[in-house]
Amino acid sequence: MEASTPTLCSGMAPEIVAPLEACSIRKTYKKGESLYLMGDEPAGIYCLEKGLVGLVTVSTSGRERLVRLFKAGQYFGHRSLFAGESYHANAVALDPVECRVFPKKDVMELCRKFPEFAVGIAQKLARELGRAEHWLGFMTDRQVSERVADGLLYLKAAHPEHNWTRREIADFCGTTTESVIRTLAAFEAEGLIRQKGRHIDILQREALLECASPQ
Amino acid sequence: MEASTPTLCSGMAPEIVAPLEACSIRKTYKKGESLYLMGDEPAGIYCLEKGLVGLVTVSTSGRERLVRLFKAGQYFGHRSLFAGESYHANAVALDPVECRVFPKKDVMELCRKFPEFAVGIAQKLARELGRAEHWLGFMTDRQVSERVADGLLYLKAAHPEHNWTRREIADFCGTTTESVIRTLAAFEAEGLIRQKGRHIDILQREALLECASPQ
DNA sequence: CGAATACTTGATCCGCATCAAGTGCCGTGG
DNA sequence: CCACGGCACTTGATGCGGATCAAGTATTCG
Repeated sequence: MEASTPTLCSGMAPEIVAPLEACSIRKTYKKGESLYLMGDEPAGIYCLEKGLVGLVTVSTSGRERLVRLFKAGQYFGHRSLFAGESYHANAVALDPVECRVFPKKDVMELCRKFPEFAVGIAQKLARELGRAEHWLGFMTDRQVSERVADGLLYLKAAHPEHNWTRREIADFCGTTTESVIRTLAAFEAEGLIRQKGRHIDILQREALLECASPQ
Repeated sequence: MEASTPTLCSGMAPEIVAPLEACSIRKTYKKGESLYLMGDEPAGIYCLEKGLVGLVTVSTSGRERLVRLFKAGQYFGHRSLFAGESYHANAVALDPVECRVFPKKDVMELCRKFPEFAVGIAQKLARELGRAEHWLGFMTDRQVSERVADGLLYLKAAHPEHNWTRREIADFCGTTTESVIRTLAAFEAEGLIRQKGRHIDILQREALLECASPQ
């Protein structure tokens, strides 16, 4: 369903990539650390080499929402850079992270020289916007159990290597850990999934999809 | 708060704009008509000359959600075009509409020739994504009354010329007409707004903002 | 002017957030 | 190595926000 996500320099000739790579800065973060915080000014584009990063919004009431996810081979921080805005969410390492930061001016230079690069960024933003607006409707239309079914399928499919905590699933689906636990317990009772500790196996994909959007 | 929105060809030299204008197609739509439907293949970019267009998602349960709005001077249809996807929402004329459609191939040609055009599209997508993700958190975190306060302020500020129906406000805020009516009645009782029929006046902007996000 | 649509008010009910009170699990440092 | 603190997980009880249904009035538009 989801198309392959391009890395920052996919499809670029080596003589273009090399100088850009040279001026990038390597960074590592421990699990739980923040790469940047809401309100910070964008420094450049982050290119993930290893680990998992979650974009988290925090409401005034303190509730956290997982709005976007990035894994190795994907880049982020591009939204604020291109919007000309400060970051609208925190970037948090959900697993230990290794990444490169490409400075803003070099990215913009790349755009000027290679229009297809700018078009690539636009494509990524466009797909992310589509997903966000889809969930925007989903959030208020559908029951918690439907959102959890859909969210679980998405999270497991897009990032199977990560052991998703109840808390993360709740933040992603716009609900609470308690509700996720009760919902997962119900799914298990129906034989749709199997959970032992932090490990969740999907046994009946079709049936879960049916839970996500019953007719 | 919202920066000025660029039209399709803002900042472009006349010799560039002229041929593009020439190959665009003028169209008009009556209030309530659809410009395109979810699932349709994108034909090009729509540039609004007059009226108001709403992007509406429809869930399987039949509920409608107003996810984005466009008025004269703004363009739309760019998301699907750049994502390389079919439309993910219906475009509906909320008021009588006059617009031009710029064919896909001409838009893409423009991107190749003028990188700053592609960057402009990326900027618009980036800002729309920011707004969408902000509301994504808002939807499940905040009470209906808070969403209505915030939504009303946004709708009136961004599109003051339009007389917003209770239904449209509900679709925008992710709730029902009944709840909007009750909320607006409460606001009026507190002297925050005045409503006579379809006309709503904001009397105390600051107090309404306070309703939208109490500490 | 008539039909469709928007608006309004009241009654009902239930999904799920919230609070409380635990039990495990894991890593860290004494 | 074990104790301990913190966090993830779990289960139960409670309350209420707001969706839903119903029924009627007011507007708007063709």
